[in-house]
Amino acid sequence: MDIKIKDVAKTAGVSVATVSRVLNGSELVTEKTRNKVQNAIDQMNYHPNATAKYLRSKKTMTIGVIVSDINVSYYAEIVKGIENMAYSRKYKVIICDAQNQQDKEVAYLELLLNRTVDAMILITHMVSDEVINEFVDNGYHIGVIGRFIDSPKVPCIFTDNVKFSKQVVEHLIERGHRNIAFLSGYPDALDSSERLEGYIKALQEHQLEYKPELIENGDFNEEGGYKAFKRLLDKNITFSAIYSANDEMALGVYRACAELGIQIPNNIAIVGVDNNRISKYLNPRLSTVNQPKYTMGALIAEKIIDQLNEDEFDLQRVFKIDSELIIRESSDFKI
Amino acid sequence: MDIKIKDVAKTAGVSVATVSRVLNGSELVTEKTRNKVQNAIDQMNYHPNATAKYLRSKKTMTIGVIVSDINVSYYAEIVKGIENMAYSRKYKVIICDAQNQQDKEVAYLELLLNRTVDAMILITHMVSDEVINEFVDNGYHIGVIGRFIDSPKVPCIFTDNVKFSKQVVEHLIERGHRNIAFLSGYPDALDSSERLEGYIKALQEHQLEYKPELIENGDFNEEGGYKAFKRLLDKNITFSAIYSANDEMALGVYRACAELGIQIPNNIAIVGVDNNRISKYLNPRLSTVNQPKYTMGALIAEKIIDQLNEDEFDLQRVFKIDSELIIRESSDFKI
DNA sequence: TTGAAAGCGCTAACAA
DNA sequence: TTGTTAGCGCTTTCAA
Repeated sequence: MDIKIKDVAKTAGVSVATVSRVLNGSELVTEKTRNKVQNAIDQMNYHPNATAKYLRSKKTMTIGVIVSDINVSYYAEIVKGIENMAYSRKYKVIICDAQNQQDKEVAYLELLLNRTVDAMILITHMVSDEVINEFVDNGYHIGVIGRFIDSPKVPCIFTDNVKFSKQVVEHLIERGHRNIAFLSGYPDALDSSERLEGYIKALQEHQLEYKPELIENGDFNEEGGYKAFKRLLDKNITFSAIYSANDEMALGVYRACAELGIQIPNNIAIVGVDNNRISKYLNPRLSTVNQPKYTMGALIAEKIIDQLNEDEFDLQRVFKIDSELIIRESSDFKI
Repeated sequence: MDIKIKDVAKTAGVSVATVSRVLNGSELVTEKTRNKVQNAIDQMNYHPNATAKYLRSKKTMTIGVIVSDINVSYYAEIVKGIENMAYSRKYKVIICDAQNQQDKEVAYLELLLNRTVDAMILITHMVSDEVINEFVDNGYHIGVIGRFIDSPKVPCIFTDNVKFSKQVVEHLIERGHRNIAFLSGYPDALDSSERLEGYIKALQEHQLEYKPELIENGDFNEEGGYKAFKRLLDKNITFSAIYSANDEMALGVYRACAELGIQIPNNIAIVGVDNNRISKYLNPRLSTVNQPKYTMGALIAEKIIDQLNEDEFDLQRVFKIDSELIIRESSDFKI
């Protein structure tokens, strides 16, 4: 296993430069030489040392991805998209699970500075726009999902939260609901504030009063949704529908309803966001908003790899992805 | 950003060796020199090039993890455990999503050969024991989860599938069930065959007939569970309980039952495996077997990192982890 | 078309 | 305690 390019060169009776050319598919090698070299490589079971290659070529063929929690389906699906595109382009993916801790997010950005990765993709919200811009201004490559960065060099992919949130709420209004609660996620996430914005807009356009007491934060997870729903009930206010900012929190509401004997959708309608794999297996099946997570991941990976290779003929860097409201039984009931 | 150790040395008025010593926390540097160097580092905003370090030190501080599908909670949770332990030991994790394709699994093993990773953790079943042994014999570091490799150098972590499967089936027998169906996963996965083995053993010990027609394969996912259950029904055979080899397939059964008006647990009892985050949010809450996935991930990462650093005073390499049957409403009903 | 040789940025053996 | 220097294994000019 300690055989190196020099050994191959010796066995093949050529120079290391020629072996290197064969390894990298250079045109300037005769068929005959190539065969000679290839035979030596095969016979000696030679594997080029990637680290040495990286040092010399100043590329690591590696992309880092910072997520809040890889065990959340939304992130996992995006990572799958990134990983697949990267694989097809010979890139590796380092996964950085920041666990919602800002210091871990910042620490992972260090991988950019010390050249462990060629680029970093952020699907998190803790690192500020300023920090991202500073990195980019210093020549580092960063791509983001779920936010917009006002810099000409940062590929951005995000969905129109306001638009689909309005659709969700309008769908509920159309089904006869007048008091619609909203379960929000991490307070500092753009996804939370924009979804709230869409919710409020829809109410306004339909001359419905916006009642802040109908808003609760559920931290984007099942337990948070469960508790947020209970807090809503404790307030003793009227509401007949819930717009949950993701499917996980909606599942928490399902549980609470099951325990309390509340019927979905007859007693309460509910709509989630993300179209998680499980959403259509719930009973009743959960209405939700489909986000093309895998595609978003693949797209951002493609853009950032293109950028690394300066295939800059394709100038588009900002992608607003359309989401689709999927109406299932959990909200398809006219009151 | 192109500042290197030489530049720092010049600014600090010392040699590169001294800077290197400061960077790596060597003892043999006076307080005064250290400060001088540290000031230069801070002032110049110097970040050591990791690639160069890796080449020279023959370590990449990176571990690869091959999973079947990162969007399956079981794998994601294990990866989280690995990632966290790795992070605390300054290691990075490269994620390899093999998508159940053998060629991709094999391709990822290449990362060991070309020294992109220091070690590889396998949570998949496609790579044969022989291949693993060959790698290990050649000095590469491999750890596995969910299987046992008969080699003194491979850390292995697995649960006692037979034991807990017997417990599951005995629990169902105790609740009065005599005809218990079994939903299996990937046919070539050890988890599938061993869980079947435990199922059969329990039947035998209780003098119940083993009926092969009660076995169906559901590929470890929701859709597979849904279809497998329907195939069981189509056979027009009697059964009052289902042991599903994981929670995802159980969710598929839940769906089918909802559509057909079959009551859980009154008409049919069901037990899953994995204790996925969602299992206790389902209605009824799903009985399942808890596997300490996060801990298993952290443990394998610890063992493999210890091995890389030859802290071989701790010789234990094989860990059979105990699983715990969690009885919830989906099976807690005496017929 | 091929080869010689410089050098990527760092660590560590050895010398002082 | 600090400095000098030889590589780590590869790619890539430049020359032949």
